[in-house]
Amino acid sequence: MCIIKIEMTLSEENYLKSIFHLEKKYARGVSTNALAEEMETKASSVTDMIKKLSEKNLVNYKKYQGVKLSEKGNSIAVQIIRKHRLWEYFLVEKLDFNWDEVHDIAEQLEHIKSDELIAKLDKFLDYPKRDPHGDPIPDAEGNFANLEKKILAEFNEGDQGICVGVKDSSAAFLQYLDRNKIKLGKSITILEKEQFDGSMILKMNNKELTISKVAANNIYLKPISLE
Amino acid sequence: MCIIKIEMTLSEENYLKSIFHLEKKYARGVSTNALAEEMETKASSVTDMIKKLSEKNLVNYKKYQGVKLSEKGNSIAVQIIRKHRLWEYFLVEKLDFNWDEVHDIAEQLEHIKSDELIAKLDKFLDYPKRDPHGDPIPDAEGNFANLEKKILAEFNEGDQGICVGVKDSSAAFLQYLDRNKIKLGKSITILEKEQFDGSMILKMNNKELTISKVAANNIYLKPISLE
DNA sequence: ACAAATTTTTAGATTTGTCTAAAAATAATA
DNA sequence: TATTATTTTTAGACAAATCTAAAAATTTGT
Ligand SMILES: [Mn+2]
Ligand SMILES: [Mn+2]
Ligand SMILES: [Mn+2]
Ligand SMILES: [Mn+2]
Repeated sequence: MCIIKIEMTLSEENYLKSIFHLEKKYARGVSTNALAEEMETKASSVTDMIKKLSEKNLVNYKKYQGVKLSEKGNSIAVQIIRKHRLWEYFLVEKLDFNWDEVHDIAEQLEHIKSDELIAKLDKFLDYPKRDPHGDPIPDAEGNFANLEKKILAEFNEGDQGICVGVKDSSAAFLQYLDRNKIKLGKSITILEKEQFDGSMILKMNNKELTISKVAANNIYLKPISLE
Repeated sequence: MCIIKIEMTLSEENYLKSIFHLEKKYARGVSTNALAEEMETKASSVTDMIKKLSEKNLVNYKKYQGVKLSEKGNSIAVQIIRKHRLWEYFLVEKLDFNWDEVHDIAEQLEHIKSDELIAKLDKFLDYPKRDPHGDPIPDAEGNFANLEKKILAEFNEGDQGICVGVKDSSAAFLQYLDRNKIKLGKSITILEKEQFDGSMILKMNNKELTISKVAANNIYLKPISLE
């Protein structure tokens, strides 16, 4: 219900977005150092920015206690994520980019300021629910449609699922998936799970494929109940 | 043939673009004040920036003599204009914006850095030659396809032409054109030209329409020879 | 050509976001 | 608990882009 638009710099927006993502991991408050690492900057710069965001009531901050997003800060962060993911979807679906090429461009596009633009883009794309990496695209009100998904590494022999997302969306990992023909939507059955190193033998595309635990830890499947 | 990419700030890019546009009017060099007015800033700020651009060999500058773009500066300016106009075309043709709503958004989008993005956008749009205001979109090599066009005010009674562009693309003027059903592509015949104030009576859409000299000075027609 | 008006440049200050180095607070360990 | 190690904050500096006020150069008008 906040009609008043707050002037946000590119830097402030990126901080809010990083805090949002880190809150998933550090529920009791995001530490200065964690944020510094995520933002690839120095802790002192983070402290400066946190003070500024706190001044604007976008985060709750007490010295030495880490930060959490305020309600307002959270809703701004969600809108930036919405823009990021809509642009990623556009780049892949309309401009024919590969899923490993879109992140850096979306990092720029997410800061374009125009509500009308994002509303019209959303309509043009026919209101997509997930970005090219399987991440949910929040709607205009900031609601995430969350799909049931589990990390592949946690599945057991005989389990089956559909690939619905990736945890690591680095170009290197996405290219690895491409080389192994692993795509969103593919049906995967776990044939074997090696106790020694956690590697897995999968059946996909009617072929067998072995992947490491590291890889399995970065792929999300939607479980299929086999009756 | 310049493979080396120069790091350009948003501000530098906007200066180059403004100099490019002003060079049309001030062929012997763009004055500090003209640039200050165009950029809506102070002359002293302009001097500072000109020195910086000159340092980078993007403009030729001698104190008190005004600036001209260097070859490199010109080609960067053209690429920014290309981006601006391609995005405007996208916004109107794909996202369904009206032609009076796109300029400010394109002002932001033109600074997104990715050659691949603009190449793919161009392809997606099927290599458009003109933006929604009739201005030419330079190709990847920076070549403008220039269409024959003349200011409506310079036409005479009996002359005929097709509306191909606007000189003023302010929202106010574009909305005036909308209200009077004047669109690109429309065929226009000059029925009368009032000597007293330069106003014109036009035939368009099989109806008569009177427009002021001010308006006629901001509309481009491609002349049709009547044999 | 000379004084007046205008344009342009310089000098110095400000804001934003960053940095390094040092101090202060907190956490870990013996 | 006392000492050490780590984290976080402060203090001070810097680069980019802007500003105001004043000085210098150029142009205009008589
Ligand atoms: Mn991304
Ligand atoms: Mn993504
Ligand atoms: Mn425009
Ligand atoms: Mn235009």
